[in-house]
Amino acid sequence: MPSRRPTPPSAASESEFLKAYDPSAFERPSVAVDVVLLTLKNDRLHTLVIRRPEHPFAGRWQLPGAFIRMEETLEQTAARALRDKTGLKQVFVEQLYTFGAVKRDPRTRVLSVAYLALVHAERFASVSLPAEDALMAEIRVPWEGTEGGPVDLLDPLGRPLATAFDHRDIVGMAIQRLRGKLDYSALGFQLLPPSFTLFQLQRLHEVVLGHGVNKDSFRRRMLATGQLEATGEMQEAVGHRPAALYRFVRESAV
Amino acid sequence: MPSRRPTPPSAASESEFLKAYDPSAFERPSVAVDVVLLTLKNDRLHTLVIRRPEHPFAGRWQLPGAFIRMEETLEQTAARALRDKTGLKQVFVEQLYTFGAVKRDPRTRVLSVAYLALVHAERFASVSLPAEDALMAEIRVPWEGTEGGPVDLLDPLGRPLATAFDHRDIVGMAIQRLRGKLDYSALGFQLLPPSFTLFQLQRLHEVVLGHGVNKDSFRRRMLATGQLEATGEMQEAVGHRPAALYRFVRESAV
DNA sequence: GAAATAGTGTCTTTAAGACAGTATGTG
DNA sequence: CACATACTGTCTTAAAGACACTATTTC
Repeated sequence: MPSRRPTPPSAASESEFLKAYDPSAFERPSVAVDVVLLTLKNDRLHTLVIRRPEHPFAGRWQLPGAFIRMEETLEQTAARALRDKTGLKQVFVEQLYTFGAVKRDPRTRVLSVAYLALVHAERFASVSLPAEDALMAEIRVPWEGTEGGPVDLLDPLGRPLATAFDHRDIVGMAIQRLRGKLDYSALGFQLLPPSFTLFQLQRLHEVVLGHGVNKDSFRRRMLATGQLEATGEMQEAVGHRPAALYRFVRESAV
Repeated sequence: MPSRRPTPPSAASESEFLKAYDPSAFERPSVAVDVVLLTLKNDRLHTLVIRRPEHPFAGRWQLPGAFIRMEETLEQTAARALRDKTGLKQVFVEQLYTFGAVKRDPRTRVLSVAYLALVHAERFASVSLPAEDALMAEIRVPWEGTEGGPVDLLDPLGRPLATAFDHRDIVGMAIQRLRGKLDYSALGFQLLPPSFTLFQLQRLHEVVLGHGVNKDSFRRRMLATGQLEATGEMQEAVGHRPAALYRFVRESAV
């Protein structure tokens, strides 16, 4: 398709020209929404990937995604992509970053607005994935803290997966965001079932952050946030002293 | 322009259909990059706005922006928009958020990938803006902390400006980001000249955060970061004891 | 010397880390 | 009763806040 972008009369007047110009007359990029669906499984972070059936990157693995429709918001596109691949509805999603490298898709210019989605393991267990076409890939993070960068995705046997497009960078951005916001936001609770023990919460933090945390101060700090409320229930049949169960409650206003 | 998006044969097979479909066959949104150019003036945060000459929102004020070109990255579009409006080059920019409400532009579907840009006042002073068409609007933030939400933009006489599109939300997102990252990143130094006093740095933090900070611990904390290096110079002719000048240096690796 | 901010030293308060010791389930 | 983790209490250490006091410059 030839470019329909006209050449402005001069560089100096270009900004005036652009302001006056109807945006629909410019050649437009395609816009996709790609979703990093994270969950915790066997004390490891996993993300949903789909096998591409076709060129480009045929046979390689990509994040679930969809092209944006003219009548839906970006969040709705993200929700639709998730619903189509997993059947899940009402999943927590948050916008991550928009990837705009010129050649990131070899076919044509495609921007990707990436979203982070979080579900807890019990909820994800109800999803039946098409056996050959989709899997939960384990995430291996080759950097520390919130340094950022691409991550590795592993199949259930621990072998690296061949991935499509810049999707290893997108998952890397998801980990960077999750690590950065874990301490001061309620993001992490989305990865736990509705009721959980303090130790499960601590293990979640350790898995996400990639290092151990001090048990005593972690418990003190979490209980001091006012975000936790004892359910009154206890663990059962756990082979040791059972822990109290808590639920997450949004901080009450002053 | 009629929609070119074909109706898939059934909802169940839609995801298969989308995967196989060439993205260039879908109707595409327009994509603009809008830039929040922040600077510090008279101990207040200001952002560059441009008067719209035409419908929609004729006469109202908008952020500098440009439609993305097929051969340039998002960062390049942001840099071009800044260059066209101000002549500034080599400005620090960081992606903020992508705004995708369906009706945010009444003409057609336009996504806006918003960027945050930071320059220090001395540098911005060299810019000559077209008197009637552009101004630095003072930002008034009606919320605390990193709560977020739209902000108010004021003209030089302190009167509220009528703004276009969702640009008050975009500037709000810029403030939220700046407040959130000020403490643990080097973002703030972009708003100061190459050499500055600890008091100027403190004042910057207070202006951005919207509240006073403890002088003693602020000085201790800043000097302990290893990000500051004494230039050996002092302030001159300041009507009181002159302070030592520092420059920002990136933390050296361990 | 008055005004104004720079800079130092030290005490108090608070949060984090360390660690000892007791508690209570399952097998 | 052995084991494993839950939970409490207290001491130590590090950071933040408070505050008194001294230091320099311009006017």
